[in-house]
Amino acid sequence: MAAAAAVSISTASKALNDTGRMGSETRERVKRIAAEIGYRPNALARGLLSKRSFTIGLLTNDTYGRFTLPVMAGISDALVDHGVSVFLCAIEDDPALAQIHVDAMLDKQVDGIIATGKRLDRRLPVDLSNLHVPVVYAFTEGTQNSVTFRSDDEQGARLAVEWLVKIGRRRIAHITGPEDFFSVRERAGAYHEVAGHRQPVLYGVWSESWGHDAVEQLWKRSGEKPDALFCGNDQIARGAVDALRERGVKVPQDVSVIGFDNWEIVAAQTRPPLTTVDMELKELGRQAGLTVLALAEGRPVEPGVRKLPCRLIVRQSCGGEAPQG
Amino acid sequence: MAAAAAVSISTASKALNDTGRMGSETRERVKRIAAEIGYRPNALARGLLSKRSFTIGLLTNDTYGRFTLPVMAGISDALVDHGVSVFLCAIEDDPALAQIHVDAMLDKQVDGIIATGKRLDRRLPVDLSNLHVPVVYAFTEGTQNSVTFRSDDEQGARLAVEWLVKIGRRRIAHITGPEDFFSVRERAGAYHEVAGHRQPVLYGVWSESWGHDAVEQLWKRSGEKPDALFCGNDQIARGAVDALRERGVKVPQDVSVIGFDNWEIVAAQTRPPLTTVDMELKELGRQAGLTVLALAEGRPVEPGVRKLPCRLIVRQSCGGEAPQG
DNA sequence: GTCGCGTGAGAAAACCTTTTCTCACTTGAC
DNA sequence: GTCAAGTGAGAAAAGGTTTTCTCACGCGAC
Repeated sequence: MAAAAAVSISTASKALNDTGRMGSETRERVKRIAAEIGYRPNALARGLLSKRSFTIGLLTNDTYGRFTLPVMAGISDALVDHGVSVFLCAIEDDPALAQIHVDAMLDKQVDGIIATGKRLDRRLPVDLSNLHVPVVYAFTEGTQNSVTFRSDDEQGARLAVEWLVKIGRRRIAHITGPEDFFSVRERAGAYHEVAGHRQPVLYGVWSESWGHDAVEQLWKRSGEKPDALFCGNDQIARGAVDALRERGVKVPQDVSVIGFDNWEIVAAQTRPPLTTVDMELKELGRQAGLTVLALAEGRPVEPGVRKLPCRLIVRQSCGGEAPQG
Repeated sequence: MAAAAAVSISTASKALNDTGRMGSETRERVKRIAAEIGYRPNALARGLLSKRSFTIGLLTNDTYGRFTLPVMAGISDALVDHGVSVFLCAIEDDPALAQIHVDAMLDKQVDGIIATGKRLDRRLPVDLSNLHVPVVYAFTEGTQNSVTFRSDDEQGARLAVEWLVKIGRRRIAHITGPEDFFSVRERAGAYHEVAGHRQPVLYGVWSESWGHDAVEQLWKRSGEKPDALFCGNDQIARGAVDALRERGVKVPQDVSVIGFDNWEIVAAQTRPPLTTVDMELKELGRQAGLTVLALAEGRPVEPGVRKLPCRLIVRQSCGGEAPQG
């Protein structure tokens, strides 16, 4: 302990924390010596007393990290300068494993828990509703009276379709994922509102091959072909672009293609690189982090669902200009 | 505290830990009551005394999680039933941020640190050599006398090229990443040994477009074309497959293509799905986790570099049979 | 009947901080 | 010169657990 090195005992604490009464000379001397010997207080001991461990748990159900990593980056970013560290626990859809991780986190006195998933309309396979620590949900369904952060898929879809309209496209088709996903229905709804209710929606799965197949289906139909495709994610968009190229249809000259997710490794590697909708997951993580911190500190937080706006990322798969913004 | 609920004070501790002397009746009663009230000991208090926090830190420099996530999964998998939780700290190549995270971890009395990167021949931008906690390196360059886990790229490359030879390919080209990567040179060396020293190696970057371009280069050359491509990663392989398809060259009938990494989202979505080399990163993580735990518990661990064997994942981009294994 | 030993269970210290309380000493005022 | 107020710094408690030590009691043996 620094006390021994310097002179006194608990005076050191007061010196280092700028609390208590003492001579400024003593205070400075203690601080200097502490710095010299590289003294760092034991966070365990501190946490034991203060009931704050400066630790939170991130529970995730997303194996590939498609959503977790950006969210995690945002959380970490927001909390690192508050001295908070993050336990990452991947639960792989296993309720028993989830419970083990939750118990371990609680044992370690986390100040709060952030639960993330890979879809908005599914709960994690573990009940977090009656914990004695605050829980914030991000990109997964929360419980009554909880705080939940999610992307505004409706606004994101609107952004995409409006962009297609703005650059002059009129026959816009929507190739998307399974209809039982809430976000799929939300995006499809917004799409219909902007593009018109008679425009076709093709529901399928979240894969490139589905994007490929869907284009086959569309182009086999009689009548006018679409001049734009709004795809439910970047993988579908990529499959669609590939199918179009194979058919000799030029992207973006003949058909504009727009994706969703801005998953860089897919969107940026597609030829041409995909214009797409970014869900701002890092910002979502940041806000979730700050919120769980606020709750941990007892500050009041309005419960409810917070929808964060999406952002359009313009690359080359649509043609058109970069947006004015 | 359970003590109050039951009867005694520190007797509870002995009962729950099966230590000390006491009547078996008392012991059972305390255990039963503890279970009833859902008592769980405070890990902070326990850690304060035992000098073991049952917590380790994972320091990563890999933004996209390509390597970190599987490694993390392995670590977590190995340590969860030892009651150890993992702090994930992404340092984004920023030395200052790295230092902050390391300090935070040390303050929180982590039992050890695992450092991971995205290439074998680079160090993390922070010095971990003189910490008072054990450090294990995984997929990044370690320090003198440290324990480092890495994949055996030479063996992996050999696996790939031998497979191509086995299925009858003779004119095997190697399209790979930048030559300054140690693993690139290692793989190229193994490739030359198996395929022959006059076979061409094309060094480039880790992108699909490079794979695409490289095929263009190869097919523009005069003389016989390759009948197989050994690619430095799955992205390059995917670009190569795309380029071949555009040229009307059939994969795998005319040309076998093999990748490296087994990055599912790339390898499995390619048409045809890629045969590739898996670096067994999860196993690597598991071993790193167990090793840091052993070091934390004072068990002796031989320092040095441990190369873990890669595994061939046979899909459809090469033709041939599934391996006998 | 007394001594000793074994057994069950509680008391106390330790882990490292922070915070509150107390005490001694100085200084200023009357 | 005495008293009050103020100032600097150490003592002590608290936080929850584990571990070691101590104590009281009962029983068997002489």
